[in-house]
Amino acid sequence: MTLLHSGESVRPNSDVSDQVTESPVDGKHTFEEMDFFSVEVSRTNSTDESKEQEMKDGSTRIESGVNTGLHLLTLNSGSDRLIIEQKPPNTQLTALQDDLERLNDENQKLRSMLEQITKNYSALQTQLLLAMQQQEFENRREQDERNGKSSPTLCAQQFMDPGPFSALDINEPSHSDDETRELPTSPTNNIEVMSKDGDHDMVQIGRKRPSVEDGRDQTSQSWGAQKSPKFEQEKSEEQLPGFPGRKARVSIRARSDAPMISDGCQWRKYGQKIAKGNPCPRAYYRCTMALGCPVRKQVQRCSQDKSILITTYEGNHSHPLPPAATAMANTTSVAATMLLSGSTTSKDSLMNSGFFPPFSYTSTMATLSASAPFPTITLDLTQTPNPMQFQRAPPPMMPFPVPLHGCPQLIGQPMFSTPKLPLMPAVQLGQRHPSMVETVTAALATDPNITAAIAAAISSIIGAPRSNDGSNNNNGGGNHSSSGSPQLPQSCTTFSTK
DNA sequence: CGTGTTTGACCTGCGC
DNA sequence: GCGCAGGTCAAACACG
Repeated sequence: MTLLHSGESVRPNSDVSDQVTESPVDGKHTFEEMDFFSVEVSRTNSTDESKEQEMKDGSTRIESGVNTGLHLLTLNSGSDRLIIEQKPPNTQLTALQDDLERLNDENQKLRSMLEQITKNYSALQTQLLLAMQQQEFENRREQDERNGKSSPTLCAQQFMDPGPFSALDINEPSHSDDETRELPTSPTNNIEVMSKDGDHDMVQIGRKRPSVEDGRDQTSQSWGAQKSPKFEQEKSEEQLPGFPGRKARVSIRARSDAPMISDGCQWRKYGQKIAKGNPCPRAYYRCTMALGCPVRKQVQRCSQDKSILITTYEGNHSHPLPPAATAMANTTSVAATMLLSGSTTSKDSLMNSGFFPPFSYTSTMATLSASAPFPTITLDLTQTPNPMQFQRAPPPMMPFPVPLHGCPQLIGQPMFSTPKLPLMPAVQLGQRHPSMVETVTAALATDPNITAAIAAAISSIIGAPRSNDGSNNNNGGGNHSSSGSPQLPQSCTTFSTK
């Protein structure tokens, strides 16, 4: 906060100003730093009441409107200054002290106002986020009903649901990224393709059946939409404004000795690959909770720390989810939403600027990778964030909290606080109030159970998964599950691949 | 026998 | 155009 600098011009000497910078935030007016003028202070105290009355009047004016700072100049310049100059030295000192006191008071008021505005802004942003998700869910339901499709196959709690942001375009990157310029298919084209397919439901691409031009055998209809990456990219609703033909991904890093984290879903392994730069094989899984569910995930151990399991989710579930999976879905959905709501340019620029160091699980809890083939948000649950970490995080480019649109990075922000707790406040407070908020969020983030429970609770509040409880039964038909919750029945287990 | 896993081959996108 | 790397397929295999 540099507001106090506004008062430096009237400070009688720089030594004093240095001490004044630590002005009380709690409203007390302690001026120990003015010992230099102890005599005058004691004398001024006698007139404090009258002065305070003036200040109160001034503060009333301030609170009645936004103090833009010009008011300060008005007060400090002009007639006041002339009066000061005509007074005797002692009186002049007193006047200066009064000015200083008044400025401090104004600074405190400005601070409180700024904090209040920040809080309001953050609350509004969070509400907007939730409202968009809910609206998207409603839209999907309406479209389902219109198309005569069985709505139970949809679930609002889905992984990475960029739909609302793509549709509403609230954050259409204003940049001229290379990726945008190289855009082979415009969003309009995507819509046309999808309309041609006879399925105008843009948000249900994952359930699409392969079209004729796909040229693929439709006996594998369950994965037909994924058989051709190109096909999928052209029609996926998860395409991002700044990432044509690309999906958002949410990558979760967690310490686990298990081969795969239990996220409540059921997965079937369909491939394994040794990725370059990592001796640990990367396993590819598909969701098997519903026929044709397009959700996939990759599981890979960190090359640097084998105990860290990196799970990357991609796609939207096309079926209801059990509560456990819903919690995870909510979490990843909001994380992806945060990712998608940002400008890729800012991401890149910030990354390149060094503001965000190269990916390092020890430095951040949530990082974004916009330069990757897929925009990916990495949520690191492997560390216990140190509150000091937030203080150390230098915000040279952002002296003020930056709106999410402008800087979507969840710096030091545990993912799980995003959908439930006031999101932006957590991010901002992480830099400005590095105490309780970080402590709480850190505690939450380090316990997936707590975060999942919070996610589930919030999801129930925002009213999405109506059919979750029943969905378990609807989807029933349990079988061997590679990772699913044991209590979960499973309905769609037959695959046409054989 | 049904289902899931393994694994080599294949496809696709991207950089040079 | 070529090579590389990521991603996917599908036959072979394992398991209950």
